[in-house]
This record gives sequence, structure tokens and C-alpha cells, in this order.
Amino acid sequence: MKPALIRNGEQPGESETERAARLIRCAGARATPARVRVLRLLRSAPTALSHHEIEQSLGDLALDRVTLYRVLDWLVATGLAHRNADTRRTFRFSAASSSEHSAHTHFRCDGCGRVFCLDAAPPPPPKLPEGFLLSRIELDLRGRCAQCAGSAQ
Amino acid sequence: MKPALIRNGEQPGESETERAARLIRCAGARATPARVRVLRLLRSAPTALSHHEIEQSLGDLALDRVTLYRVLDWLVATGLAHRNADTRRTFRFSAASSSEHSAHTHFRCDGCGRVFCLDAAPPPPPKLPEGFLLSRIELDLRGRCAQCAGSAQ
DNA sequence: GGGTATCTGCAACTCGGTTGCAGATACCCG
DNA sequence: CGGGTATCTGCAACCGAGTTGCAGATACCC
Repeated sequence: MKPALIRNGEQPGESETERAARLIRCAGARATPARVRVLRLLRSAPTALSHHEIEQSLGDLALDRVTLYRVLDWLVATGLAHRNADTRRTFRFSAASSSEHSAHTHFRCDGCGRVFCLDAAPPPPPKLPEGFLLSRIELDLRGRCAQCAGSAQ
Repeated sequence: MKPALIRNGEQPGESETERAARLIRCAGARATPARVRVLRLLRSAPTALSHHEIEQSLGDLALDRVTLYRVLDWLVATGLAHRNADTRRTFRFSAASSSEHSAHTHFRCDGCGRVFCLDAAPPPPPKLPEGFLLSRIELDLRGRCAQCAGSAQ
């Protein structure tokens, strides 16, 4: 849902920041630096990020641990982001894309735990036991990412 | 405990216990009551169980927390069981089946977190980024199980 | 039945995530 | 532009899942 936009970009950086801020306000909350920075980061990340990775990426101006958790929770609650537990049982967050679909394909690395979002074709619709409600399909590929496969293990 | 006996299955119960013990010995370890009981439980469970659920199921004669973790780790290490993080980021364990395949289909309930193993058809082979190694494919269905869908949420 | 490597149970610890509360601030409104 | 207030942030303390180290118990080999 992005209504066409508005200010045609000034600096690409500013433009993206503005967009994140707008998405947040649309969701009915204050566009605080914490939220804007986190959402912008998620939107530009190629993989789903863990709490720890996000903290690192924010660098020196890192937020308080708790604030970051709350920002992430809020993003997930409003649907601006998704949350998944990785193979090492830590949560990973990714921005919800506009081309959001209920079927997703991920690659989960058994080495480093990272999650890569693939564009692969959506899997076929399955049949479920009686009474079960389906809300989302996810195809999960497990193995080692290029980096982990390269290094001896 | 577990008075001896009866090799060559008679009572179905005993038989299953004996089988679990044999699997454990085959894997090169001692068939202690702790391991036998846990493996037997996993093998008879319809869904993947959490550490907590296993503790409950063992009832009064429950093992020490740590022992249970170690038994589970050992089962996973030897390949007799599988471990998965559920949507609430706790590990769930299931017995490895003899008809083991590298492609699996699970239903994960967003309500209670339980994981159901379905026999659904294996998904089609995907294409991966350069350098990635695939070891396993898993089709993940998300939604609500019959029980959680039934109760108001 | 005895000896010993392997297991078990206890206690203390780590780590990811959560809760409560006081102080700060984005945003509405005049 | 400045003030008031509901919303956010940061701190500190907490919780629950999982892990580690070690002393005592025990399955299994002989």
C-alpha cells in the first residue's frame, strides 16, 4: 500500500527515510527516530535480521535493547514487518514487502542461522486435516549459505 | 524399574519399549530408562513435542530438566530425533521416522505453537543462489489447528 | 558380581526476550 | 511558535529456555 509518492526524491537517503516515516504515520504512530531507522534498515536488508544484527547495524547511535525490542514488536503488530524464529531459536525480522503474498520461500542456513528471502515460485496449495485454518504457506530450504559452505566446517 | 524381560515382543507396550532400547543400543549408547522413555514417547507422539510437554508427559517420574535436555540433544545428534524451533522460539522434538525423507511438510499453529507432521506430497525442487548447498526441504503451513481455531481467540 | 566409562542430578550460569516505571518527546492545538 | 499530553524511550530488574561443571550413581563388559 503505497500511494504514489509524494516528494520526488531528493537525496536517495532522505527519500527512503521519508518513506519509512510515512509508513509509520500511516500505521497510526509517531514517527520517532528509533522506528524510522529500524524500518529503513529492515527495508534495505537483503536477509531477515536478528535483534543483535540490527543493534550492530545501527552502530554507535544504537537504541536501548528494550526499545529495539519494542520497536520490532510494534512493526510486527502493525504488519510492517514479519518475525520468524530461526534454526537457533532467535527471532529474525524482515520488512513486509508491498508485493506481499501469503506464500514465501526462505533459505535457512544451518551454519550461521541467517535467513534469505528467495523469490522462488509459490508452492502448490495443500490439503489439511479437518478443522485446520491455513493463513500462510512457507517453503523452507535448509542447508548452508555460500559463505558457510565455503569455510570449512 | 522396568523389570526385565520379555524379549520378542509380547505386550505391545513392552514391545515398543524394547524397540526403543534396541535403537538406542544400536546407536552405540546405554539404554538407560531416561533415554528409553523419552524415545518411546517421541515415537508415539502425533506432533513434535516441546521440552516442557515431554516433562509433563513423563508425569511423576519426570527426569531432571537437564537430563532431559541432554537426552534430547543426544537423540538429535544420533539422528534418532529431529529438532525444530517453533513460532514461539522454543525447540520441538520429534522422532525420526524410518521412512525418513529430506522433504517434510509441517503445520505450525500460531495459536498454541504446536507442530503437526503431515504426509503431504513433497514440494518441487527449487533453484538456489550461487554457492548455496541444500540439505533439506520443508514445506511449512501456518495457521490455526482445529483446537485453536475452535476456541475463540 | 566387580570395575569403569557413561549417565544422572544438582547448582549455578548465559542469553534472548519481557515488564514496570520514571523521565523525555513527537505531535496536536491554540 | 510555544504548551500540554499521550506516546515513546531508557533503565533496572525479571523470566524462561537452554547450557556447563562436577560429584555421585549405574548400565554394561568382563
